[in-house]
Amino acid sequence: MEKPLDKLFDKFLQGQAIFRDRTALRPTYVPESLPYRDDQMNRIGSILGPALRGAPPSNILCYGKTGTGKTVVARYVLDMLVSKAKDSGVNAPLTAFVNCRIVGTNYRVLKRLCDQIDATMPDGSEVPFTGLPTDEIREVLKNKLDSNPSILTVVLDEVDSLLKRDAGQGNDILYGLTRMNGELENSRISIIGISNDLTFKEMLDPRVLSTLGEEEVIFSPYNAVELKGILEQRVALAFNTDAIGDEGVINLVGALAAQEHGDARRALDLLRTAGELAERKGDEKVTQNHVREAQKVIERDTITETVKTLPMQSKAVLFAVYVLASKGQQNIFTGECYNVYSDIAKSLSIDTLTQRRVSDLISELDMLGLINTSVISKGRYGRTKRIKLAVSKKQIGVILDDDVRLSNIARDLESD
DNA sequence: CCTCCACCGGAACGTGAGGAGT
DNA sequence: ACTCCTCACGTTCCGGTGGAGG
Repeated sequence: MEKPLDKLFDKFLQGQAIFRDRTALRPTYVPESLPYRDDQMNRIGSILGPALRGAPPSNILCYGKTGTGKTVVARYVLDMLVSKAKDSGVNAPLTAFVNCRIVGTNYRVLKRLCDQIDATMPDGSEVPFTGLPTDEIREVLKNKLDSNPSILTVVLDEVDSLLKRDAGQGNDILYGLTRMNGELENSRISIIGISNDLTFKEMLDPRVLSTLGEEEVIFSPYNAVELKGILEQRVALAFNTDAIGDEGVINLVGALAAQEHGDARRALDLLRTAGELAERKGDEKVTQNHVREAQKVIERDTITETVKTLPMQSKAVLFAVYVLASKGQQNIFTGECYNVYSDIAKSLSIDTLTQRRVSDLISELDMLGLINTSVISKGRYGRTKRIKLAVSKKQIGVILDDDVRLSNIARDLESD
């Protein structure tokens, strides 16, 4: 008699595994070569080149949508720069890499920089998370840099998110960093700013722009052919021979990602998920069906994830929109939404926020892509936001139902 | 053409958590 | 124990506004 998992495990034993090395599909993976990005690499390389001779390179701004290879190119070039310096016995430039979307604030950006170049407090301890005046950290960083003549190249990934937070705050950080050069005796800082917002420049303080935007490098989206090329390169690394059903699989992944503005990260993610689906099902090859299914899985997962991690107040607001939408309302306006929200907040016994705040929460939900809003005028009847659910009612319902408190309210509302 | 609604969205400020130094 | 930081999250106040209806 056959035991349940026999077949599945047999496949692993027989070496029919689908993946050879799935890390090659991860977004942080830096491959040996970066196809279709020669121009950008050469540009950045020639700008940073002087660092090898101890001369400060110009600052660079890189633009391009998500998944166009900005980050990986920056990493690649810096890696090459450092290893070249080591090979030729030159004083290697310092490098630091900060993702501004995750790090976020002036203080924390400085802390990250300090950590990455081993700058420490005067007593030798690590710079603390918080608590110190920001100026003090600047000093720590400056002292470290000045203690040893060096060139620090800082990559600020997703710089635009700094500016979107608090007006002024982000500019302060960038201004502070660019200005630091004037205060340093022996060392220089050069900045590579990476932005996926093309309008980023407009938000930038002119003083910052003039120094930060000395050089600009544009990353255009990959087209379907280029995506295919990239996928083929990675497939060879990540999958076992013959694990991919037919050429149609790669073409499909390329085509789907090309629709998503040529996002290579998304393409790789899709491919990896498709592979995992095939693996889990015990199939020998990845087929186009796996790819299509993977697309759905990814979409569902990201929505589920964002909704689940929402703060309670935002959930309540989203829930209010969901309730109104379930009643068959096509157009939901801020006022009604706020009324429903107030009831929900009361039932949940959480604080009822002001309409001003709720209005902001609605905008946040919009940015997360869970709802669509547009400001419209109803003439005599005022100006307001028109709100629509951007995802299916069913899906939101299922996820919100997971929250016991909300599902109880849903039942109450139904019995009305 | 003008009015005036119902909100938008900027600005300034308050609170309290989390942490450091003294 | 007390002062001094940053920062997330809210509140209060208020000037601004597109367009239906008079």
